[in-house]
Amino acid sequence: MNKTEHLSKRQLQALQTRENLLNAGRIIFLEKGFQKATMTQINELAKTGYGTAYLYFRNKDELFTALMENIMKKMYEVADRPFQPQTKQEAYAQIKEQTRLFLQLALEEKEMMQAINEATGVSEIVREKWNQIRLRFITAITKDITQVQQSGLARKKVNTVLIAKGWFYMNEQLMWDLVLNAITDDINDIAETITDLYTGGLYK
Amino acid sequence: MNKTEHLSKRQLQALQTRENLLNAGRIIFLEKGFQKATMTQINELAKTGYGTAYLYFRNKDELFTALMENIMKKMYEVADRPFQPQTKQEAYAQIKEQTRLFLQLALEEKEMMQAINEATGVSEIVREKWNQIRLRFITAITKDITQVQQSGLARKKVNTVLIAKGWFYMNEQLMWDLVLNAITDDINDIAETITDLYTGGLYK
Amino acid sequence: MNKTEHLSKRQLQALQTRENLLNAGRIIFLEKGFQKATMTQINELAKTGYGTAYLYFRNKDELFTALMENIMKKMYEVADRPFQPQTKQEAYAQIKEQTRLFLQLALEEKEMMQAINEATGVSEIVREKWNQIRLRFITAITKDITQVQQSGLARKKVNTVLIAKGWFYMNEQLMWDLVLNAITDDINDIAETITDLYTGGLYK
Amino acid sequence: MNKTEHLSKRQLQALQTRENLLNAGRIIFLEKGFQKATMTQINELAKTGYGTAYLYFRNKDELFTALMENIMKKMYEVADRPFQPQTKQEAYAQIKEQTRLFLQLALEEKEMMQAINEATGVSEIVREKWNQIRLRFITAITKDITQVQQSGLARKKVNTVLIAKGWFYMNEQLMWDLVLNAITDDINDIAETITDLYTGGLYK
DNA sequence: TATGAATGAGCATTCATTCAT
DNA sequence: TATGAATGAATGCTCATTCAT
Repeated sequence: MNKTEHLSKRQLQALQTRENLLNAGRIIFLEKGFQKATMTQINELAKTGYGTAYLYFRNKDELFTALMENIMKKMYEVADRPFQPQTKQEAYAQIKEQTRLFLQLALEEKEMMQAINEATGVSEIVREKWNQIRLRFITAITKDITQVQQSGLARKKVNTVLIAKGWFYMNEQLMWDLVLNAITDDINDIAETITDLYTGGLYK
Repeated sequence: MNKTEHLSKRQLQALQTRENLLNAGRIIFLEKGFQKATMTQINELAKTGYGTAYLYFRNKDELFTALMENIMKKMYEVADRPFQPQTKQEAYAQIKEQTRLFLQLALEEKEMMQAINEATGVSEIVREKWNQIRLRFITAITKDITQVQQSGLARKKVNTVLIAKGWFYMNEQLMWDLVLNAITDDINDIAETITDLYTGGLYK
Repeated sequence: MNKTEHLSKRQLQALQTRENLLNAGRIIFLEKGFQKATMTQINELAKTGYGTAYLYFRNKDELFTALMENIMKKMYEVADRPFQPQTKQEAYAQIKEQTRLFLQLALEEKEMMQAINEATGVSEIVREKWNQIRLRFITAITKDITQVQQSGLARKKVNTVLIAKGWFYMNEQLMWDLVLNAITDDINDIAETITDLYTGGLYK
Repeated sequence: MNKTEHLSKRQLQALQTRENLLNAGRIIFLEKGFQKATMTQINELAKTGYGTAYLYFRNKDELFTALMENIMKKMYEVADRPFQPQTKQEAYAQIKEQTRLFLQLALEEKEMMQAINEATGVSEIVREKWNQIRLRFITAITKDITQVQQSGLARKKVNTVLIAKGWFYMNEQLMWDLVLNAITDDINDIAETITDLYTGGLYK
C-alpha cells in the first residue's frame, strides 16, 4: 500500500506535468497558430524543462493532436448519434439536429478549429487525425443512409458512400466557412437549408 | 521604328524567358510538389540566372499561381456554362454535365491539381487564388439557382448562396478525393449520384 | 548474522544487476556502435530503471570501458609474455608469436574492437583506457629490447622506447586494419612479415 | 573585354569571400577544435552572412577539409619524393630524409594537425580525407620497396604492401605522438632511429 | 539499492529573396 | 533584361545525467 501510494504520487505528478504542457500548448497554439508556435514557448509557459514536452509527446504535431482529442471525442459523439427515424419528418429533424450540433460544436471551439484548419494544411499527422474524424462521420452517415433505404424512407441510390461523403463535405466546408468567418449565417438556418436540400432535393 | 523593332525583339526575348520559366516551373512543381520545389531548381532548369525569375514573378507563390492560370481559365469556362433549362430534365442533364466536366478537368490535370491541393494548405497566395475559383463557381451556381427558382422549376429556398456553396463544396471535395486517389469511382457515376441528390433529394 | 546474510543477499542482487547491465551494454554497443548506443536502450534491455546504470557506472563511457576490461586483461597477458630468448631464432619465434596472439585476440573480439576503435575517436575516457593498453605493450617491449641488447642479441640502439613505440604502432595499426576489414591477410603472414622486418630489417 | 572585366570583378569578389571564410575557419578551428567550432562563429569572423559559407562549402566538414588541402599537397610532395638509391647508404639517407620531412611538416602545422587528429575521430569526411593521405604514402612506399627489391638492395619479402603499411604506420603514429606532445624527441633522432630499424632490423 | 520523471544544452542548414553589377 | 553572389531568419529534438522519492 505504501508502495502504491508512492507510485501514485509520482504518477500524479507526471499527470500534472502533462496537463500543464497541454494547457500551455493550447494557449500558445491558439495565440500563435500551429506553425508559429514553438516548443520552446510551450515549455516556458508550462514552466517545464526544454526536453520535458518530448517525454509526453513525440513531437510538436502530436502535442497538437493531443489537444484535438477533446474535440474529436465530442465530434465522435455527434457522428455517432442514434438515428432511427420512423418517418421522413423524424429523419429530417434528426439530420438537421446532427448538422446543427456539428456546427455548434465547431463554433464553440472556434479558435481551436481555426488552428486545426491551419495545421491540417501543414502537418501530415494533423491531417491524418482530421481525416479520422471525417471517416467517422462518413461511416456513420453511410450506415444511416443504408438504414433509411432499407426502411423504405429513402430512394435506393446506388452508391451510399458517395452520398455520405458528399453530404458530409457539404457540412464540413460550411463549418470551415463559419469557423474562418467566411459566412456569418445562423447555424440554425444553415442546418435547415442544407438539410432541406439533402432530404428533399432542390427541385420540385 | 528601329527602336520599336529593337524593343520588340527584347520583348520577344523576355516573353521567351518567361515561357521557359513557366515550363521549368511546371516540371519542377509537378515532380517535387510545391514545398520541395526550389527557385534554384527552376532557374537551373530554365537556364536563367538565379535572380531572373524574380523579374517575372514576385515570388515562388506567384510563379505557381501563374501556372494555375490555364486551369483556372478552363475552370471558369465550366463554371460559366450557360444554364437555361426549360424542364427539370434539362436542368438535371446540364447540372450533371457541369459536374462531370469539372471532375474531368481536374482529372486531366491530376498532377497539377495535386500540387495545388498541397500548395493551398501552405501558401496564402495560392489559397486565395483557389478561393477565386470557388467564388466563381459559387457565384455562377447562385445565379443558376435563382434562375430556376424564378422560372418555377425549383423550390423557393431562402438562402441560395448557402445552397450554392453546399453544392459546390460537395463537388469540390469529391474532386479532391478523386485527385488524391481517395476514391476511384467513375466520374460519370459520381456526377450522376450527386446530381440526383442535389436535384431530387435523398428522400421520397 | 541475519543482518550479514541480508546484506549478502543484497550484494548478490547488486552484482547481478551490474552483470545484467554489462550484458545489455555489450549487446547494444556491438549492435549500434558507441555513439548511437543510448543509456536508455541499455537500461531497457537490462530491465533496470533509467537511473540504475548510474549507480554502477559513472557514465556511458565508463560502462563501455568496463566492457573493455576483459579484453584488456587478455591484452595484458599478451603484452606481458615472458621473453628470454637465447638466440636470434628464439627471439624471432617469440616475437612473431606475440604479434600473432595480439592480432588473433583482436580478431576474436572483432566487433568489440570495432566499437573500441569508434569510441576511441569520440570519448576521452575510452581513449585514455586504450592508451593504457598501448603503454603496457610499449613498456613491455622496451624491457624486452633492453634485455636483448644486454644479452648481445640486438644492436645497441640509442632510444629503445622509440623503437618499442614504432614496433607497437606497426602492430596496432595493422590490427585496426584487420579489425576494420581494411586488410584481409592471414594473421600468420602478417606476423611473419613484420617480425621479419623488425628483427632483420628490410635491407641486406 | 568589358564583360570579362565585369565577370572578373565578381569572380574576384567571390574568391575573396571564399578566402575570408577559409581564414576565419582556420582561426576558429585551431582555437576551438573541430567539434566546438561553429559555422556561426566562422561566418561572424569572416563577416559574411550566415548562409554564405554554404555557398562555398557543402558543410562544416568540407570547410575543414578545404583547410587540409594545403597540408595534403605538402604531404603528397613528401610522399612522392623521387627514390632511386644506388646503394644501401643512399637508400638509408633518402628514407631517413623522407621521414624527417614528414615529421617536420607535421610539426610546422602542429595546431592544424592537432585539429585534424581530433576531427578524424569525429567526422567521416575528414577521416576519409586523411585516409587518402595514408593511401598516397603507402602506395609510394610500396613502389619504393618493389624497386629496391628489384635492384637487389632489399630482401625479397613476400608482401610489400604489408611492409609499406607497417612502415608508414610507424611513421604516422610517432608523428601523432609528436603533434600531441606525447613525445618530445628531436625529429632527427626519431627519423634516424626508425630508419635504422626499418633498413637494418633490430637484430645483428 | 532502485526508480523514472525531469532536465536543458547545443547548432547545422535551407532557400526565398535582394541588389550591385 | 539579366546575372549570381550574398543574405539571414528561424527551431526542433536528443539523450546523458540528476535527484527526489
